[in-house]
Amino acid sequence: MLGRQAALAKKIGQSLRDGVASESLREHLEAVRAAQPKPSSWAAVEDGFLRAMEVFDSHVIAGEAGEGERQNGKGDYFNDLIAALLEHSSGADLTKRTGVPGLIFDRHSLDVTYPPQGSIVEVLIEAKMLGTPKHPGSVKAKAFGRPGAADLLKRFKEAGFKTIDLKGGYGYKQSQANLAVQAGPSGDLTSWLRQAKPKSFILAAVRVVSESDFAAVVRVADSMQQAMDAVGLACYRPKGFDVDSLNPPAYEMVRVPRSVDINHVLHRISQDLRDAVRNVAERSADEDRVAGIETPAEAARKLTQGED
DNA sequence: GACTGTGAAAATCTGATCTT
DNA sequence: AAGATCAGATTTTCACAGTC
Repeated sequence: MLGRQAALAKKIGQSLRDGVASESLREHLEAVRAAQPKPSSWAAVEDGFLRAMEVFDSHVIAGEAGEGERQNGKGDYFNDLIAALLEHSSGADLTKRTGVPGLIFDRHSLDVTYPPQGSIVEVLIEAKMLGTPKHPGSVKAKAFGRPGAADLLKRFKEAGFKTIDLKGGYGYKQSQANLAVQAGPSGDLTSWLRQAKPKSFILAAVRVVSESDFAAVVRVADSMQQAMDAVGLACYRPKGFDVDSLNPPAYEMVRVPRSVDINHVLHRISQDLRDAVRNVAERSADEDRVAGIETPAEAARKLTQGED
């Protein structure tokens, strides 16, 4: 139902909704949604983000944030924050989608996507948060906590494979429907990726703990650009990488190269979203032709289900 | 049709083990 | 000794199927 879909988009995760430590994150989200004029750039919410994370992390350090809040609440918050900014700047209605078929795997779950329904996913955004201060539950962690770079590569690789599989899956459907071919990659993977739908982006907010940690984060993000349409970073750190800024946490942003700057990338995404809104309005013929076609992964799944 | 149990998947974090 | 890599833990959410 339509009402259900709309509710899905606005639904708030349990940890973020109820968690005691997540109160500052909730409040910031509400402020961003209520503000006039509507904030649509990272710069407009950057300070609120840093202050909210300081309060959240102070609860984490005090041992007052449960596993659920650390692992789900924080991620949901960043996800919702990004979605709010992009909805404000593009007017597109962004939702979560599940069961979207790729070429190899038959169902992917997509965080922030447009449009909410139909066979053609135009734009896909993966939002990730990384880095945690040391807290009572992590005895072995160093004083600065876990470096942001520690988990970046693994998670970017997962996101990268997902986008390639989705682009491959849509390319398959297009060629089967005899539409303008966006065939498989031949020769230059990056060139193919850039012209294949869905437009795919990674946005990550990373708590960095040292110059080398920061350098590693930028390097991985820069490499990842070859597999995505763009990668955006919001890096923040304890002020000056100073131990005195660890507890209570005092954070500041760290400037990243322009090519991976979240401000820059958000602007690009909102342009793509506006294009996509027009595409969806004008190209319903493509939608109809592709709608009945299954990728090999989808077909295989139906086959095995039937035999069960 | 609405409710409920179940299993898969995703989000992030943690600790151990290799490398340099 | 520090950094990089690998494997796994914990919690939450959602689709799906079965039941009233």
